[in-house]
Amino acid sequence: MLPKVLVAAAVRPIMLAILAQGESYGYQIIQRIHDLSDGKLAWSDGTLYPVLHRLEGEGLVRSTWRMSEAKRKRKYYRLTPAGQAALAQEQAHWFDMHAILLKLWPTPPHLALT
Amino acid sequence: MLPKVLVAAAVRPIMLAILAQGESYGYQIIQRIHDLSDGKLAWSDGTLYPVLHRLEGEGLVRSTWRMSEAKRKRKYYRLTPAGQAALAQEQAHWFDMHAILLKLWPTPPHLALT
DNA sequence: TTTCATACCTCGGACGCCGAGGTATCGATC
DNA sequence: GATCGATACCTCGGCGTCCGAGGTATGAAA
Repeated sequence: MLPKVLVAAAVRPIMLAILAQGESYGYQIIQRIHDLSDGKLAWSDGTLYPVLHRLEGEGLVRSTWRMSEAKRKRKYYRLTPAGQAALAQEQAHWFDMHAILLKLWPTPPHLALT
Repeated sequence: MLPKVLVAAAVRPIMLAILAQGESYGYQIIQRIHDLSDGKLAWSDGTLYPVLHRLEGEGLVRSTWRMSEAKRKRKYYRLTPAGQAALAQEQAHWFDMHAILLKLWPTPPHLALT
């Protein structure tokens, strides 16, 4: 289990990055993250929905209700231009921090996967 | 200014990594971090000391009072074996998350500095 | 009709940074 | 000898955040 603070730091960039690949909805996002991380990240919906609402409040994503083929109500989220910009910034911040950590860590070769 | 959550996520690994390079004390650690990050990280002592105390409470660092040449009281911290292990774990966690993010980000070459 | 998977939501506890505030000493300047 | 800035430590409280627990609703299958 990854530490909470680390998860907290990654929540926004991950969500924005997923939505940057195309619109999606809550339940699907949770599964995408689970698969993508080989189970290392298993977010509950109680984690996800507040984040989505916050992002929407900031104007970084926009949502629309639609129906699935199975006649289920789904709220689809997609990135706004502001969200695109925010993603780029989150990325830059992450790489900044990563660079700082690499300076401090005499990286063992087996961990040096870019 | 880097986001608070990202800073929060990096606080422990950075502190442990700095102390892994040799013992140090609060004020010096703040300056080391400032220099190391080219000013991107400017922690106040109100941030630092509680973290140090927590690490000590967990047995990851040990402290001893000593005098500087200028006759000032300083509390020197150094890593315990448990702290070494904790650092390795923090490192592993960070790289786990980094790998997940890289999967999501079609990395622009200019950001791909390992 | 019960169960399971899908699909959304909210609340409250717990945790952790960090600004603001406090104490104390040294060296230099006025 | 008084004031100032740098050094050096500390604590408290507000704020933001995850996330477990709780709630509602529908479709399909057993």
